[in-house]
Amino acid sequence: MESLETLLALLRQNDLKITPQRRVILELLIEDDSHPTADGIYQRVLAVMPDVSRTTVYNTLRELVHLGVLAEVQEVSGDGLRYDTRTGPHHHLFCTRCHTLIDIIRDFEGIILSPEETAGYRIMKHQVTFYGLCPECQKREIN
Amino acid sequence: MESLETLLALLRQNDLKITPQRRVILELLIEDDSHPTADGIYQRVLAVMPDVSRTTVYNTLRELVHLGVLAEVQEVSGDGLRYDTRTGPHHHLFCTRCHTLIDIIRDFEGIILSPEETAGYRIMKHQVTFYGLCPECQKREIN
DNA sequence: GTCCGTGCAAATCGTTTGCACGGGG
DNA sequence: CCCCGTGCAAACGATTTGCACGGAC
Repeated sequence: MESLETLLALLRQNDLKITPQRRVILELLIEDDSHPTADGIYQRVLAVMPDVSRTTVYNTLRELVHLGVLAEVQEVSGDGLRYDTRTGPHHHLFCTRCHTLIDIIRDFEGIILSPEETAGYRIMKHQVTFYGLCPECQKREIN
Repeated sequence: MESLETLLALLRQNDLKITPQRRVILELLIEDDSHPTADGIYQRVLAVMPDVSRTTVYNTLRELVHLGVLAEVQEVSGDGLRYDTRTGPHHHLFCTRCHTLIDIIRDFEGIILSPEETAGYRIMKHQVTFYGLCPECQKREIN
């Protein structure tokens, strides 16, 4: 994710006020590539700023998505909204047991649909998700 | 999806009772490749059998997943659980505007991670999701 | 001084759970 | 006749909404 200064500048450019809450949220996100959930981010903001409200965190996250510096993770459900600080095209590797999600930065060749296959859709992007077990969960697997 | 007879036999094999509710749910699913949500299926069962309870539909769907004749769609969130009558490996094409989801049955070559990229994960499967606009939503797009 | 952003509370949405009755085997 | 499956109602977790006060600009 970009630097704090870049992000703050972006807020100013878009007439968004720079509040202490937003500053904390941005600082936490900058170092976070764990694809946290909205509520997970809220919990971590809480630790630094015990009086924040959930609403503020949720609002800010939605605004950051609008600004294009955060992306919603679409491919895995079940834990609530997850956010991705990497907004460019990339792929994901997901542990089906502990729900850890890591980035795969490679570009795969040949993932292109023929005109018949697209069924008239205008394709904007594609994403590959690999499902598996992370090393820790493999150890825990005894069944 | 399999035929009704096959599915009923499968229920019997697993000591699951064949109730009128389950029969209706199966009949609806057999002809459905629209990746419906749990609640959408419930609504359609309601139309045929106005006294079904949501609980029954949700329970049955979960059991069908256990039996392996239904799969949960993982790649798109936001509408609640969606189910897929196609349980084998395949890919998806998703309209980001109206959330229609259609199947891509092709196998793509070369979607394999190097040992370094897998980060120790044991990969079980992968799935490609294409995001775009369906023909209808392209027409509606004026912005 | 103006609004935008915040925090609280309540509402909402989809899903799950507890429990007692009734029908399928 | 036993017990699984059902239906109801309540619980639940994550997210959204309405609203009034307070602080960023």
